[in-house]
Amino acid sequence: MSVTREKILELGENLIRTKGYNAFSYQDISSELGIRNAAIHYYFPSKKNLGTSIVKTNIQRFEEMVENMQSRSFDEWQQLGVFIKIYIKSHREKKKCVVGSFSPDFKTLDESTQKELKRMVEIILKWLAELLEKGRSKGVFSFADDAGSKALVIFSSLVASLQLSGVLGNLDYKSYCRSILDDLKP
Amino acid sequence: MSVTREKILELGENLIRTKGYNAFSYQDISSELGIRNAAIHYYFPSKKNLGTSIVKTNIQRFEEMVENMQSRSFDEWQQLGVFIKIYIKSHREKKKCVVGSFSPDFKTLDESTQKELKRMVEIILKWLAELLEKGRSKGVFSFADDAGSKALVIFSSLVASLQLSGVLGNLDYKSYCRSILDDLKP
DNA sequence: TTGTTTTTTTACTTATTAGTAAGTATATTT
DNA sequence: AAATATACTTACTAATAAGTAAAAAAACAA
Repeated sequence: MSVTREKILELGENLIRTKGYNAFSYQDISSELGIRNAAIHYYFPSKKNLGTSIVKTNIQRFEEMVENMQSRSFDEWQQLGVFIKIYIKSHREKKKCVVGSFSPDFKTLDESTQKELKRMVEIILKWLAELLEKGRSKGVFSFADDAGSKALVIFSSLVASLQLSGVLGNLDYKSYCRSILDDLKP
Repeated sequence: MSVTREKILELGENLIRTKGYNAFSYQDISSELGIRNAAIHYYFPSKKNLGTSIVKTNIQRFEEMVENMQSRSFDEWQQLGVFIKIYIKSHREKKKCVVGSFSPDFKTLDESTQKELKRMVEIILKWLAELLEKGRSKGVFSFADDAGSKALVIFSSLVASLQLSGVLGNLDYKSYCRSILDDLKP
């Protein structure tokens, strides 16, 4: 794949995860990459194409991560740890996660981006719920609700905490994540 | 206060809570209210003034709600119930909460709006943490962490769940809230 | 080298945005 | 009734947005 195309995707993702979908423009990308505005339109005819591609890329990235963990037979705590590290990294880099960046603007997204974003959330929640359920049946996790609800609570917490962290400034994010994990200990 | 001014504030808040701060324009308001664009500038010289006013209004609303609950000596479960009803109502109306609408766009907000939004989050978290702590000392709540962390987890969950609900479409929000509350039962 | 495809720029259009200056109508006060 | 403040409208500016068509440049293949 083209290097320029990949740079656009990477920069676009970073812009969305810092400024938000409706606050970034092709100008932001072109000026940073030292190319002309129309060059971006060559790879992504419209902004919605770029948005959809960024979400698709992230779905793929997530699925590869899960595959990798399963092929290396990570246990439940390890898998949850790897997942939470995504958010710790995002926090360190002062970025929101992809879901937390696109979701608030959902109504303003075009149909295909909406569809992919929904798919992404469903894939993550399904994986997390199954992980929690398996962990509970093994006795390594403990929680009261059904796994689906618990997955939603944990995922919501992670998504919004990155947003709130941007507002509050100083937030002990690691201990916040630890408290989410502690809650699952038997 | 002027009726038009109040209508602008109300419509502005609704637009922000559905489309997001960077996706709504003065046009959206003026066309809906049947007035001219410049009339909005008369009350709110710039968009940032409107943004700041909307956050300030909501801080006041929250503080009045807390005062009211305390003067009527609501117990801890009742207070938490009233708070969560705000989110159930938002979900029913297919809106995000004010914090969840402004926070993702934090970096693109002007200084005064940022300041007020930070103040709002701090006020809510302080109130929630104190409520949780008081409830635990009375033995009506039960949780492991310190009250501040627990308040952040609960608040994050509520904020993000409204965003995710917009993405997923069908979400049993009431039972989701119930699972948050159940988690606090001794 | 010539032809062809890929990549990128130039130069533009159209639409929308926030914002302003100056004027007008409607109340309110003196 | 005259003066004045309030609540707007008209008519505009300047900036930025997404997007397009056509030409130029670069890379590649015959």
